[in-house]
Amino acid sequence: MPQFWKPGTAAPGSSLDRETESEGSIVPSASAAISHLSLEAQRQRLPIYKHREKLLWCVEKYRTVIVVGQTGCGKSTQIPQYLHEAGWTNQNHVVACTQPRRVAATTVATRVAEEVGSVLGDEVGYSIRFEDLWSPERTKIKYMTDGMLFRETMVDPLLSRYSVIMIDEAHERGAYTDLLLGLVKKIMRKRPELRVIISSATIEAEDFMEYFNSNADGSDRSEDDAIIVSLEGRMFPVEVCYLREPTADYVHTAIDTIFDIHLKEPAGDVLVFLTGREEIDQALQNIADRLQTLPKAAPKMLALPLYATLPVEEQEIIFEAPPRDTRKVILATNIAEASVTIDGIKYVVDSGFVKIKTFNPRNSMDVLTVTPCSLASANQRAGRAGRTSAGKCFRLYPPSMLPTRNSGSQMPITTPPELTRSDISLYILQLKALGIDNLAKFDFMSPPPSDMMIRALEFLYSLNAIDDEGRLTRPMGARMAEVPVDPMMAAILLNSHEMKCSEEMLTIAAMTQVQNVFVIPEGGMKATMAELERRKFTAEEGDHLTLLNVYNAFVRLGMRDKQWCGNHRINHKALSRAVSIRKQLKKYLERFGIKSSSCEGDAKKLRRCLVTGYFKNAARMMPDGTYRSAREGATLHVHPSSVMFTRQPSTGWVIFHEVIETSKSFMRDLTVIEEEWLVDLAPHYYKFKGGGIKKH
DNA sequence: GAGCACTGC
Repeated sequence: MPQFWKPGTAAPGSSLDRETESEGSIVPSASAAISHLSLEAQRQRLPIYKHREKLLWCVEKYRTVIVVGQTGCGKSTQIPQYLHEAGWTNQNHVVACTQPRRVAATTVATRVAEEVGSVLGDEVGYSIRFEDLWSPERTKIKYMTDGMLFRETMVDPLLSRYSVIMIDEAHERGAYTDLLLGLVKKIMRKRPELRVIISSATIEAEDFMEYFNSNADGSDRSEDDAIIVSLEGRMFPVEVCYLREPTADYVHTAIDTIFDIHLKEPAGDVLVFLTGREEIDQALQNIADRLQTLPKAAPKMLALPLYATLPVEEQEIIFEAPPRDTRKVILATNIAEASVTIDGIKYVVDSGFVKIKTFNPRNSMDVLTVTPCSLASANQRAGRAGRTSAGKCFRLYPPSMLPTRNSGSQMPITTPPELTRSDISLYILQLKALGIDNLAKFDFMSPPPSDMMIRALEFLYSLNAIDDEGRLTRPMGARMAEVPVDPMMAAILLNSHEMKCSEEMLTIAAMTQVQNVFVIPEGGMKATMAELERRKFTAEEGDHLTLLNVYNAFVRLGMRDKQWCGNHRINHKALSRAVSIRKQLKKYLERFGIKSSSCEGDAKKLRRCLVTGYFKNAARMMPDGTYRSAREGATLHVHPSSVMFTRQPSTGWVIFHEVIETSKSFMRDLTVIEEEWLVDLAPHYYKFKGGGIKKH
């Protein structure tokens, strides 16, 4: 059985790890006990209420207020209301509050509308992609995804409608959060009256403080612009234990720990953080085997998986109460760290690892690797044990793994921001559309590495989105920045008019934006059946045309018939989303004055049109069945989810949407093309040389 | 021959 270090008996390590124990003082959970009170009384009972005056004073005096407080302390719901009550919404001004996720924006808005006593969409509204529920005349508090507010700057560069902008969950450092931070800081120079509130977790607060108190060139601002306000947490204490010795197999140790908790600790549900679906399924299997060996009288356990690709119905099972006298054990990916909150968790088992995607600009490949999670993550995970009562967190590593300020450790203090580890071409294009041509001067909180910047610019140039001086081309580049899809697909859509296939391409573009078109169950007979269903839609030409077939069949037969979707293993939710996306994209094309056209079943037009955007992603099949990229000569493999996994391209050549490197480099979403098309449609990128094509 | 962490416009 794993040996854990009991903290408090001896100092386990650096001063940093003390933060893990200061999750908050003992303040009873607000929601459970006081639901019989009026909404107003409930608001005044919230721990944050006693900070109301202080908060308002700070917003009055400082231009940036960094608010630190536990998730659930009422920051997101209360602060915009305080500002509204204090008059920040006078003179037609609006208080904006951004969220990194759609569900958060809508649920918080719904709650606040209720507290304000307004119909949702009236005084309190929200704006997320495909859903606008607010009134230009009456809405005073507007919740929105950070991506939506970023987009708004394309129409209103100074965001002049807003008196206060609150950026919630800023510590997560999503791409659009970072872009907004940079823009908002820029806007503040032109609008001294604008107030910005950043909501952050403890560890990251200083970084925001530093950022807002300095100029882009590194010099300090003349006055103190930013202040940190700490709100009292209402979390219960979480006791953190560490492994005495590192483990070579954290899945195995996690299972040992689960059984230790199950047999020795008082009642309470367990949340286990692992890194992926495969690991979770394997662990579930092992747990089931081990439960068989327990004596009949042993307490009962119900182990459940939780990851994003799990069908929604199966995800919802975790919220149900388990049978009597049964301990619920949830094995989750990082989805349970911020996106999904489960109440009643008393024990957290933290593997200390996370699967993270990073972009390699040298070969344009995304790499998905298991790495140690950050201390910030570890703290967030531990906090999940203290939401409804005091809890315990078992970290499957020794305290010596924790980072210290001076020594380099495997574990970073914070997770690298998304902008520093992604393909940034889309974001660069959008910044250019905002008139930010000199990206070196843009005040990124964490500037993307220069090789990523260079690659993105080269790529945008090859798509004819920017000219050789780095300026946005018109109308092409400007339109590409506006369409809400990645630059390659944007180029394809805009070229589809000329290639006479815009109707079909709208569908293909929409379908490539949704994940999990097919519901493929885990292994065995069911998976084989699902595979057979998918073959009914398979197009010889590859995945893009297969997606087109699926969409057309769905619109004809499945849209109002969930049974049909079930029978064909098609994800109804995903397809419905594709219908929305297609509608939205069509509106853009109409606005650009692009007339609709159809290729009338001529698949060659479609495949050629795809080459106009995907030309960079071309590969040739080798005799051994693997592929070589035209660009770098890298060895690539067909992802098993592709229809090309079981067939060979008649021409020997394919283009693909993306490569992701896991155990191998896998191409996803493939279409068979002719080699000549590359030179024909992307002459600036390829030319004939000797027997075959070469990249310029 | 065999597989994707999580968001967002």
